Amino acid sequence: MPNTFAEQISTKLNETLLSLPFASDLPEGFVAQVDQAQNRQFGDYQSNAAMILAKQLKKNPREIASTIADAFDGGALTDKPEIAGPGFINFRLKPEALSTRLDLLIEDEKLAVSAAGEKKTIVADFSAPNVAKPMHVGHIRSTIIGDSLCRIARFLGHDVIADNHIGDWGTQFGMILWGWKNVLNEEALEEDPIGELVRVYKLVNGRQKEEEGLRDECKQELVKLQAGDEENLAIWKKCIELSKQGLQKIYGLLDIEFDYWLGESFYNDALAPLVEELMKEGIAEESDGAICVFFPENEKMADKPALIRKSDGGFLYATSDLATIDYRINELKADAIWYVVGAPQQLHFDQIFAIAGKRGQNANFEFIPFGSILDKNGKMLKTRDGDPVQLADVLNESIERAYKVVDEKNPDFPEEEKKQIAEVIGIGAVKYAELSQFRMTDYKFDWDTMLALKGNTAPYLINAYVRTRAIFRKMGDDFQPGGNLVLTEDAEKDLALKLAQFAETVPAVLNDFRPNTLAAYLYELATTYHRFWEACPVLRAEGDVRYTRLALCELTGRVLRCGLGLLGIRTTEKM
RNA sequence: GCGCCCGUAGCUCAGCUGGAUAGAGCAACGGACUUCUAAUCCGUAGGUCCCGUGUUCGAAUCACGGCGGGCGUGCCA
Repeated sequence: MPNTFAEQISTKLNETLLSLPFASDLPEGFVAQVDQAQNRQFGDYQSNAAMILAKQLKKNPREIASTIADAFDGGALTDKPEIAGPGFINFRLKPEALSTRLDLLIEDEKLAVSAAGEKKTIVADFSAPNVAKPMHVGHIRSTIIGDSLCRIARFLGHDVIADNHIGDWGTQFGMILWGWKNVLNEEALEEDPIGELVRVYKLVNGRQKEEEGLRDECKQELVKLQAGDEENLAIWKKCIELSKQGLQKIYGLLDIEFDYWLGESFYNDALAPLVEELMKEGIAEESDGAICVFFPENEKMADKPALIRKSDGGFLYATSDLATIDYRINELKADAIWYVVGAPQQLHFDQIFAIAGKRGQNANFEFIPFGSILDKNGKMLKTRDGDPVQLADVLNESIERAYKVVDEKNPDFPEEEKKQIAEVIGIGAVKYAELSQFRMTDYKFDWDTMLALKGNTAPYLINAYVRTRAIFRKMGDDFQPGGNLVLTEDAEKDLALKLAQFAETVPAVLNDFRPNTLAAYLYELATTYHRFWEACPVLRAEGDVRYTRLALCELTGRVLRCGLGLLGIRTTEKM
C-alpha cells in the first residue's frame, strides 16, 4: 500500500533538504517531520523543520523555510509550499492528488491502512470478571477498551489472542461454598442463577464480617476445595458454569468474543513448582515466613517486595500472574502481552514485569491502565461493598432509551427493526462514551452522560453512516466504480482529505493505546460529511460531479463502518 | 513517608512524541426543513489551561518546587 500523504510529503521534503547548499551542515540523522495542519487556513500539512534547523544552522528560520520552499518540487502531490508565521512550511494538496487517493481507496478493502511493519503475536488480557459476582460498571472500561485494541491490532495484521483471565479461584469461594450449602434458594437458582449466586455471596460476605465463627467455617470450605474435596469441587464447577452462561449473555450483547477463558484456576498446578524454581534461581527468598521477591536494584520498588507465597503456604495473585506469563510465552508464543487493567494496579504490574525481567523473559509487556469510575460522591466504585450499578442494567437502560427515540422518529418501522436499531444504537452509545475519552481520565458515573444520544455520540456517527446508505437506497443501486473524479467544492476536498487520513489515524492508536484518537477522527469525519451533505446535492448532480459525490458517500460509509467496527460499534442501514 | 495518576469554558471532556488566535459536546440565545433521514446544519456567547520558577525562537504539553483531589504501598484480587 502506498504511503500516506504525510509520509509522501515527508519523503519529498527530506530529499529536498539533502539537495540544498547547507545539506552537509544538517545534524546527524535529521529527519523533517510533516504533520497534519492544525488549522485548515494554513493548508493541509505543515512542517516545522526550518525552525528546528534555524538554531543548528544559525540562520533566520523564515530564510531557511523559503530556501526549502523554493527548492521543493511538489510534483503531482502539492502546490508550491507557503511560508507563514515564525517559519512554518505549509503544504496544500493538489485536487488531483486527492482524486488519485480516492481512486485507490475505492479499490482497497483496508482503506489504505498499511499492515504493521512487524507482525506480532499479542495476548490481550482484559475484562477478567470474577465468577459469582456481577459485572458492574467498573468492568466496562477494561472490557470495551481491551476489545477495541484487539480489533485494531488484528486489523493491522497482528495475531491477537483475547484471553479472559476470569477470577475463578480465591477466597470468595469459601463464602460461596458455605452459602451454597446453607442459604441457597434452589428455585431462585433455577430462575436467575447469577442473581442467586450474587445474593448468596453478598449475604455471607456481610455476615462473616460480624461473625468470627462463620469466617472460620468459610475458610474451612475453601481449604477443603483447595485440597480437592469432591463435593466442593463439584459445587465450584457448577458455579463457574452458571457464571459463564451469564457472562456470555452480556458479551453477546456487547458483540465481544474471547479466544480463551483461562482463569486463575487453570494455573493452580503451576504455582508451587514456580515458587520452587524462583527460590532455586535466587530470585525469591524467604522473609518473615513468606516467600518474596525484592528489588534492591530499583529505587522505586526497593522497599516494595512482591509476595508470591504467604506464610500459611497459600499463593497470591502475583504468583498466578507469573504462571500466566509462562503459559502465554511458552505455549501461546506471545511476543507481546497487553494488560488492560485499572490504574491502581500499577505497582503490581511493575513488580510482575520486573520479575519476568529477572527470569529473562523479554516479551513486550504493556500495562494499559485506565482511570476509575466514581460514584456520586466522587468515591471509587468498589465491588465488595455497596451496590455498584450492574453492567447489564446500564446496557438495558441504554437500549431502552434508544428505542424511545427510534419509536418517536420512525413509528412506522416494523417492531423487529426498531428493536434491532435500538440495540445497535444503545450499545454503541455506551461503548462510544467510553472510547471517546482518554482512558486515564476518571469520571463520575452518570446515566445521562453515559447514555447521551445527542452531540458527540455514537448515534451522531451512525447517523452519518445511515445518510450515506440512504443515497444508494434512493438511487436503487450500489456504488459502481470506474468513473472520473473531479473535486471542485471545498466541502468535497475537505471530505476527501479526511477520508485519506484514516490511514494516518488507525496505526497511531497503538502508539499509546488511545482508541479515543480514532473516535475523535471518526467524529470529525462525520462532521465533515454532514457539512458536505448540506452543501453538495448528490443525486441531483450530473456526470462526473455526481460520480464524485457518490464515491465520497460510498467511501465515507465504508470508513465509518470500518472505523466504528474497530471501536466495536456496529452500524445500521436505517435509524 | 514514598510511589503512581489527575487538575483546561457553568457542566462533561479533547488537545500523544513542544508549534501559529487553546478546541468539541451539553446547557443558553438566534437562524435554516416544498430538498438524498433535521438523531442534521449555520451563527452568538462563554477561558488566570491549579499556582510559581526554569529550559526554548516558541510551553496546556518538558523539568523542578508548591497547592488541591484520587489511588497504591509485606501475607485480598
